Parts: sequence; C-alpha cells; structure tokens
Amino acid sequence: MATIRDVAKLADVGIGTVSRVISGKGSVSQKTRDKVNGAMAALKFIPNSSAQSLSSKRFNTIGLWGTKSSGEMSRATLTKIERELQPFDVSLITTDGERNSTNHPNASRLSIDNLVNKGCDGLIIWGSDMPDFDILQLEKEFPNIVLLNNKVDAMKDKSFTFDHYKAGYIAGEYLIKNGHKDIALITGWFDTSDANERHNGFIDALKDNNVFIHDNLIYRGDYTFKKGFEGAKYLLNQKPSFTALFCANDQSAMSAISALSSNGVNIPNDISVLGYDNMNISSYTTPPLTTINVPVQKMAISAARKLINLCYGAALEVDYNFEVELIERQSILNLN
Amino acid sequence: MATIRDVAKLADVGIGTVSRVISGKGSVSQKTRDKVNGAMAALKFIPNSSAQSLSSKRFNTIGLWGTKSSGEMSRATLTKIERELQPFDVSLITTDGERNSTNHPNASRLSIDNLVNKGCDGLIIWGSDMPDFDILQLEKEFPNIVLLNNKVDAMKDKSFTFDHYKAGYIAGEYLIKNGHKDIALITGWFDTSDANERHNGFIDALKDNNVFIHDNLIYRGDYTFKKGFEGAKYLLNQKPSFTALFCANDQSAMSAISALSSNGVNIPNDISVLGYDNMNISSYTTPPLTTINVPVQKMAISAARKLINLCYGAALEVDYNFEVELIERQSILNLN
DNA sequence: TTATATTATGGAACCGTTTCCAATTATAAA
DNA sequence: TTTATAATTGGAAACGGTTCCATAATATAA
Repeated sequence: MATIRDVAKLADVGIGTVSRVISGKGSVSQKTRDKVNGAMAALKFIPNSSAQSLSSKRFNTIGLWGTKSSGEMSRATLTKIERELQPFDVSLITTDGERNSTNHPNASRLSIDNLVNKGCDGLIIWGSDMPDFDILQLEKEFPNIVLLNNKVDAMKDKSFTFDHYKAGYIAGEYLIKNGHKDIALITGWFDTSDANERHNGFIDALKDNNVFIHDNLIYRGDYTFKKGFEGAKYLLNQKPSFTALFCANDQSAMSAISALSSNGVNIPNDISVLGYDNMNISSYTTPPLTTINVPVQKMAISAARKLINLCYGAALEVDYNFEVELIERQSILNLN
Repeated sequence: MATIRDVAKLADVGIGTVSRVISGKGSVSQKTRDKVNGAMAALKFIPNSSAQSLSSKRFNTIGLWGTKSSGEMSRATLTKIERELQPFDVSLITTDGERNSTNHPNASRLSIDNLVNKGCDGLIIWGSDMPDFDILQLEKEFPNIVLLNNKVDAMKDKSFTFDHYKAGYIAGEYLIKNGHKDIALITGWFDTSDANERHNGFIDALKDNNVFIHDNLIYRGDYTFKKGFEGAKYLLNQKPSFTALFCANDQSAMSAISALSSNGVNIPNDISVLGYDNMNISSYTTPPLTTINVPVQKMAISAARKLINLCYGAALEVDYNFEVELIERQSILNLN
C-alpha cells in the first residue's frame, strides 16, 4: 500500500501538499495538483482511513441504533439512509440495541457507547425505547444525535416524528364515518409515546362520537404476526360482537385477517379491519388493507440529512412535517 | 479523552504495560494489572479505535455487500449476523451494491473497494450478482471473503448456499403428488444461478412425470409484489387454464394470491399456489402459504462464523449443509 | 549460593494521516 | 522598480495506539 509519502516523493512535492490535494482544502496550484493526481494514480494510492480518522477525529461513519427489528425499519429504509450518506462518503453502522437489553439496566446506553466508541460522527436513535431523560443526557455528552420516530420536546430540531395522535384520531373517525360502532382493538405495547398517542387519538375520536369500546374487545398485542393472529381468534369468541377491528400495526392486521378468514369470517363483509403503517406488503393482503400511512422512509431520509448537517456542516434541506394520511383499500365495509 | 499515556502515568507503569493489559497479550503481573485497571477505570479510559486500527491493521469491522434489498435479507437476518459478530466486538457495515450499478460497468467492484478501503477485515458477499470470475479475482486480492446464497466451485469452503435445484425439484414433485398437471409459473429474474437452478429443478420434476408447462402459462416476474400481482392477473386470462401456480418467491406468491382472490378465485379450491422462501409473513397470508423453506438466517450465521474464523483466527463451528424442506400449509389442494 | 530460564517491564519507533507555521513564490499596487 | 499582499509549499509535530527489544526482577535448577 502506497502512503502519502510515497506519493509526495514520486510527485516531488511535500506531504502537506499531497494531503491538500486529497482533501481539497488549502490552496494548491493546478500544475502541482496535476502532478500529485498523476502520482496517486500511478501508485494506486488510497488514503488509509484509520490514519485519517486518528488525525482528523472524523470517522465518516454514522451509527443507527434501534431496538425493534420488526415493523417498517426494513432493509429498504436502511438503504434509503445509506443513499443519503453516500454522497458524503459516509457509511452506516447498525446496532440492534435489543440484544443485551435483558442483562443490564442501562444496556441501551451501553450499546450506544459501544457504537460511539467504535467511532461514529453521529447517531440516529430510532424509536422511542429510550427514556427522554437518557436521551437528553446522551445529547449533552454527544450532541450529534437525531431521533427517528420519536420526539423529545427539548430537541425539536432533532426529532423526526409523526403525529400519531392525529393519525389515531383519523383512524377512529374513519371507522365512525363508515358506520361502525362495535369496535375491537388489537393494541401494541404501550411502552412508547407514539403507541400511547396513537391509542389515545383513536379512543378520543370514538369518544367524541359517543362510541366506547367494550373492555372485552381490547386485546393486548405486541405488533407481531403471532399476537395478531391470536388476538383475532380471541376476539372472535368475546361477548359483544364487533363489526370493525383496529390493529396497532399492519403486521397484526395481516395476521388478524388470516385468522378471521380461516374461521370463515369474510373481510370486510363480516368484519372490517383497519391497519396502521402502510407496509408495502399491505396492498397485497387479501383483501388489500386499508391503513394509515406512516412515512418512515421520508422520516428516515430527513433524519439522515439533519445528521449530516450536524456532523459535517452541510446545509441539506430537512423536512419536519410528515403528512398523516389514511390509505383506503378494501378491508373496510361502509355500513351506511 | 484519556490516552494510554495518561493511564500509564497514573498507574505509574510504562505504556507497553498498559497496552498489554488492554489486549490481554503478553505477561503482566496480577499486581500491575490491578493497578492499571484501576487507573483505566478512574480515567474512564476507552481505547481509541482509529489508533488501534492504524497500528494493528485490524479493523474489527466486517462488510456486507449485497444488491437485492428485497427477499429475505431482512433486518432480522442482519441482526442474526450482528449477533454472531458481537462476542468478537466486531461491527457490521452494510452496503447496497445496487446503488451505482447503473453508472459504471464494474460498479459492483467499485462499491466493494469502497467498503474494503473504508477498513473491513472481511466481507460477506450476499447473492449471486457478481460473476464468478470477478469473485475469484477479488478473492485473490482480498481473501477474507465469504459467499452467502451463492457458490463458486473453487471456493467451496467459503460458499454458503442451498440446493436450489433440489428445492425446485421437490416443489415440482409436490404439485405432481397432489395431482396437478396444469401448472402455471411466475418466475423471477434468470440472472443468477440459484434462480436458474430452482427453475430447472422444478421443470425437471415435471418432465420426469411427463408434465409440461404451456408457454402461455409462464410469466416473467422479478420477485416483487407488483409483478406477482400483475402476473396472476395475466395468467388468469390465458388459454389453457391451470390448477396450480408456482411462484419464484413468497412475495410474488402473496400478491398473486391477492390478485386471484380479488378476481373471485378461491385459493386453494380453484387454484393452488406454491411459494418459495418461507418468509415469516407467509404463515399469515390468506390462506397460509405452502412454500419451500430457504434457511437464509442459518446460512447467514454460518457465513458470518466462517468469516470470523478467517479474519480473526477463531475456530467456530460452521455448517455447509442446509436442509431443503417443503412447508405444508393451506394453499395447495390435493386433487387426488 | 550461583547459573539459568522465565516472567515483567519501560519506552522508542512506528502506523499514515492532518494541521500548523514558517518560508518561498507569484501577483498586484504604487 | 519596489513594496505589500496573497497564494503556494515543505515538513515537523501530533493523533493514540501496538510492537519489539533491551533490561530488570523473579523463579527454578544445580
């Protein structure tokens, strides 16, 4: 491997000059620049990234920390983020924060420290699995962080989130508008603010229309296919029957549809099902799923851009407002 | 940030000694070791990873290069890989090789070089999008590579693949056994060897039973939901009708089911559908999808382990044989 | 006790960059 | 032409580890 000194010698210039042409910073005459570029090409010179990081304290790497491997933080979303980073020659290191969360009380902080120590210029914290307090503490020590699908009031400009309350409300309203009054629920976990907001929005919409959900018709899920399936089967045996089922995410909704169908209920004629997320799979359930669109990829892109601005002094345009939208497909029957 | 010299000074030892206790290599008396550990704790010392890499030429990072963001290289699979790496304190950098594949003839090689130059000890090459020749060439320059879901004959011990021919054959046989003779196909791309092998296996199974597929009933797909949907609609209008549909992957199968159902055909009573992949979603289609299990995660784990052995001289156990298995669910009708 | 092998230890040299400052050269202004 | 100013250049020092070698301390054998 050729080093900067080899290049300098071949081009008959100083090492500082070579460094300047590599980085593009500082002034170098065109003539010299050509000489150096020629030498670099001849030697197939590639800068050693460890040496660069050591001396510049810049890593050209950002970390993505998240816990839920489910839902829409799909490979596709990662790819979107990578594509934002690529023009800046920055790579992405991902960590599944969940992996040691059982062992240690503040395991999340540990896994983050690992990431940071490894050498990240910045961090995307995905999801709301970390208490606000811890996030604020982290930000004090390591300000280059950005929140994806979570918000902390004191960090508005670093929060990329979505109005889950409004989305929940719209979901509720939509069922009402379609004449549904007997409604069942498969929830997710309630350990995150967005889950609570979505739920509250939904319930408030019903309340505002004097519709109340019977306790028996609320099934505590966890966003998985499995719980969606089990939940639907459970609800089917409950006392007050229902005409519509709202699921906390599309995965639950899909498997609920599967469970209902296999029990002979027709969607949407017997029971309507409403999802939440708009995974790309959701157009292809049977029947296609009506759902709330959560623009994760857009959010991820903006989060990445903000982080680039933060870390590398860029000035990329960043979006903070993500439209709440209900995607009408064919899983809801209009009772009116 | 405390450095090794700060630690040495506080513990009143030499820097070499500190380095020895950090790495655990070389001999240090227990007494000295305790002193040094105490000093490290007091100073909250964290080794600078760039400096470590620079001087040791070890990066504690491996790269994952792949092109298809679809299919089963899901976040879950990435997580599996990460978990194999974690005990060795190695992180994973992913690259979507696809992103610049349009611009440049050997863009794949370029994006790999990027990864390597960034500082990887080894590389997982996922999928068969790179010609064997290029892979062999790459291996010459950079031997720490491992192939996931692809094989190169000269690199048997580095290839983690699956008997797609056999799997295709079993799929074909299964349809035959269930009495199907009028069979339609939604294929994937044929640009990779596994796609071809799967297809050939399937066709051979039919041939061996004197069943032949009518040209009209072969639809060229691309593994996406979209093409599966369109393909199913297309096939429905074709002349020889069919009783079974084999899709090159579960995504196509799912959306084919959706298309067929929405056209009033009942699965499996009117048409049987067979998938390929066994995504975790596939238990929850309507009806649940009968499919071939492709143990990507197991393969990924073994690939990761082999790479660790290669890069870090470990001796982890590695599996090369991945069972071909048909998962019977409810999307196939037995005509006998 | 002495000779010898073994274990511990300190620290210079090195890894390959960036950065800064002093020195040189080119350019513009007077 | 001279002077002031700006652009260009070289290279030492620094970044924070690892490694190796010479040396010191200790253990073992004779």
